[in-house]
Amino acid sequence: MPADRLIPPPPPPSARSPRAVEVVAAAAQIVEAEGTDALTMRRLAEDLGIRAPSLYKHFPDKAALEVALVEDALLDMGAALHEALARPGRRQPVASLLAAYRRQGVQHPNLYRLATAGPLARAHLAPGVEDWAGAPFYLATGDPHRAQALFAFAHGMVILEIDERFPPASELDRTWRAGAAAFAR
Amino acid sequence: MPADRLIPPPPPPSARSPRAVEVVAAAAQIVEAEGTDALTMRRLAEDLGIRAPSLYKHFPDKAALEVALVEDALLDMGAALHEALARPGRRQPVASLLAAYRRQGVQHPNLYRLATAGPLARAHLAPGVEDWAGAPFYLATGDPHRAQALFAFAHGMVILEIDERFPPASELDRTWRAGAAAFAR
DNA sequence: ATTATCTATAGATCTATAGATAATGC
DNA sequence: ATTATCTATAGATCTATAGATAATGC
Repeated sequence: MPADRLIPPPPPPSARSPRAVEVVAAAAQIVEAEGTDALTMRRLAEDLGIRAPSLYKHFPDKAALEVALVEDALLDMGAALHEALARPGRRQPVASLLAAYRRQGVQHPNLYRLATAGPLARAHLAPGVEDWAGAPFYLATGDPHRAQALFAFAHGMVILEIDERFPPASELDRTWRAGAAAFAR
Repeated sequence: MPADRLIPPPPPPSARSPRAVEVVAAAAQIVEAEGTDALTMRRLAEDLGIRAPSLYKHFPDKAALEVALVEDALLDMGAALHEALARPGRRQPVASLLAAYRRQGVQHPNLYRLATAGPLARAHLAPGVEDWAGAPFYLATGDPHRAQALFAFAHGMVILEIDERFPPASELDRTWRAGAAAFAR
């Protein structure tokens, strides 16, 4: 996510028909509640009270729908991170950022996974979203490479936590703090 | 991967019939060459010159076959990491460990992804494999929480690199160094 | 007029089981 | 005798297109 350039661009727009917005909302709900595999065109249509073929009037194909979900997830994450850094507090920037990242990711595990796992359909993503969402890492560290490294740590933690990859007895709060300490100073 | 306990257990055994070994080898080849989706029972059988139903004499189901692939990938990673720390060199342990982790992951991206993405079928995995493979992180840091944090960083970097999630212009060598510096001290 | 929806259906896979037959190991 | 393989097939989905019909917006 963190870009190499120093300019965090402004938040991007969004152009979807009202019905398309409803479709994406229903899709997000399915993914969040039951995981990516549960998202089929049939199931989505059913939840909306229509038949599957009707969906193709709003999105050219399933991939386009998924891109919309990824875009929204990135925007939500970006908003949470920017807000965390903007909020005045006695806490260190890196610690605030990590706390916000963890909270956002863990609160929406399935959407987080969808948005971050596997190759990103950059070509179809609204331009600037990625850079904007990643900018807080640069703001918190002041260096592009430390920013990317911190992002990798944050992502690694969240995805491993979500996937329950850490041994059951782990004390993840302490692990997050250990990482924050390493990157802080 | 890094366990909370301090005892890195010894490398575990492995019991597979000769034919099962061949099956797993062919499966690994498919995954490595074409990705997880390419691994179907039919395709695997075809590569082995047999029919799909015959595979069920060697593995009860596809999931069991995938567990075998995950197990092997974890063992390979563990071996690479232990070796990196054992090799005497002028380099810092954390740097050596990270270099080995990156190399192993990037060299086998599809198997790495299969082994680390999504929930782990711990119940069916040979006991001790996970702890053993993660032990080097503890050895390099001397602290369980720093070990987990370092592992999260390493995993985040590899998976993001493999999935081409970093902006194209990134200088990942420098990012790895920034992370190593943060955790080294 | 235009847009949203419907029915019907093509077309493509997959995993896994049942039961028969060939090959191999004592 | 036992193990590996085969054929045949059940059973379950999915995405997406074509063409007709109903609903909505000027």
